[in-house]
Amino acid sequence: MPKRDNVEMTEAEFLAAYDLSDYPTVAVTVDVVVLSILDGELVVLVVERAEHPYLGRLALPGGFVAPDESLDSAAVRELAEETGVAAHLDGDTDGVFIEQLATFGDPGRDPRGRVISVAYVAFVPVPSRDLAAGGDARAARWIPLRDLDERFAFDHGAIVAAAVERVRAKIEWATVAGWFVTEPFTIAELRGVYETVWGAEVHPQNFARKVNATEGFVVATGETHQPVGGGRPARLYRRGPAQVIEPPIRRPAVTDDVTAR
Amino acid sequence: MPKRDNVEMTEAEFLAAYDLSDYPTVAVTVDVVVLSILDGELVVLVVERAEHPYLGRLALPGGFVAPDESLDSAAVRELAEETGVAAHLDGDTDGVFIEQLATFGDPGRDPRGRVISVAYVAFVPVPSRDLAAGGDARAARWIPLRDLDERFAFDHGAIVAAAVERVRAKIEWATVAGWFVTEPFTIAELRGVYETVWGAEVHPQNFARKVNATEGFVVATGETHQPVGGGRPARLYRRGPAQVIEPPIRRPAVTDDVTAR
DNA sequence: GTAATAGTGTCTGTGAGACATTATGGC
DNA sequence: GCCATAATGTCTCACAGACACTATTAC
Repeated sequence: MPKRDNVEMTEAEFLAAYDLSDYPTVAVTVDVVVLSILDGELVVLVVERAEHPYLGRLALPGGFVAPDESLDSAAVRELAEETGVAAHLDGDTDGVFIEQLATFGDPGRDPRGRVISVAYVAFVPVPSRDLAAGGDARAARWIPLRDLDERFAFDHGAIVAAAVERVRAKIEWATVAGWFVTEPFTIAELRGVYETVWGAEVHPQNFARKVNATEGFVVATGETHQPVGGGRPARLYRRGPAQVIEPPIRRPAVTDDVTAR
Repeated sequence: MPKRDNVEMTEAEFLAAYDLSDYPTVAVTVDVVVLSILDGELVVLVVERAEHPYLGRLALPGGFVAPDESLDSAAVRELAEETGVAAHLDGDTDGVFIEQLATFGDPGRDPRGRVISVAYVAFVPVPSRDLAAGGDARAARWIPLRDLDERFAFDHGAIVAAAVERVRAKIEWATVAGWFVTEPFTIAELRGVYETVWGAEVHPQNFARKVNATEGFVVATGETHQPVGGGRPARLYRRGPAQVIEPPIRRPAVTDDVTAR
């Protein structure tokens, strides 16, 4: 414990004499909710636990924070280990999107003892099925959010629910929906992200007008893409530099459950 | 470390043999950004550090998380110790408002070693000056957000900045502005919260119309309050049950610095 | 009476919802 | 030709911004 008379020392002397391990310490993990869209459904990347506790149950990719790395770095590292995708923080134009979600630390959330989890949420483009193969040895796979049920280990079900609410709210005012699609993309594909995340239909013409009116949301490539089965060619776009949608795209009132399509 | 062959045990056997302390652990603190409004300015509750490190610098009230308490409980406890105010979580009709903000865990943010901080933000009513006297022995006081400068210990300046952005954004779509005023209050007082938090003028008539049109934002008491120096008596209100303002009250575009009035 | 503040009524402009129409391809 | 999809144009309605006007008090 710090001595009561530490005021009489210099700061250097204090630090030399200080032992932080006298304080209660806990294990800290970083868990990442990797969200994507596959076949018109919002999916989350999960691993099947190969060890106790919760052997055989689903869990979020994650792990303990190394002594010398920041929380953000740990999240990026875990994401890379599980998906093989290089991430950059908070809206870099490369890689994928990842940001801190919330911290979960109820005593008893982990039967092994006091472990608090700093949760992150990541948005990655429609996965080619072999994306998970780029990860580590654990069997990572995508599962749809509608059949989560009670199959999660720890409190990971609550963490996923918080991530879903985050993405549903955030695409209203931020341009992050672009991280769910591969470049180049059509306006219809981008609209599909909103429809899947919200579980509601979005008016096609009004959506296109809004996206094009938002400076820097998307940038036209000049190329077009031919819809399968005929139809007028659709213009192709890339993600633009804008971070904020002003005014926002309001989400229609939904009566869905939080895990519904 | 967990044994590689732990699959062969039962879960109970595994847990009995398990020692979490084999994993790297860190110290975890909870720091609370207590915001209020005093004399038309947004103020934050700070304590002056009486110990190394950062002796004499300003810091947020906070402390280590006890082994058996949740993060939320720790934040409520710290708030009560510093302000004497009993808090309830996330929009209870009693006490004050407090919610988790974000977690700060860069290595090197604390010279004593690896310490991560789970930050909370609380909104409390206009403090009577003796509020801090209800706190513990440390000299807690309110300081205006416009002269924060470099006087904060650790990374607490960044934590405060995040809290300010949280409140500026949150009063747009949530009814939390009511937690900054004492009941009963007038619409003009509630409008003053928005003006102070945003650092921008809000149109009085349009604001009153919007608040009254939002079911459950405020509830009229039937009483009135006489403005000093004359004027029509203002109706008095209490906080209503609604949590969300739908559609939101949009914040006017501001060019201010994040710490400006 | 005047000044000050609160509350009511109304016009207007922006922007989203809805839908008709045109454009461009496969078949 | 028909069908499917994308893009364009336009009408309407909700709602916020602005402002005129009325109401109630202190002085």
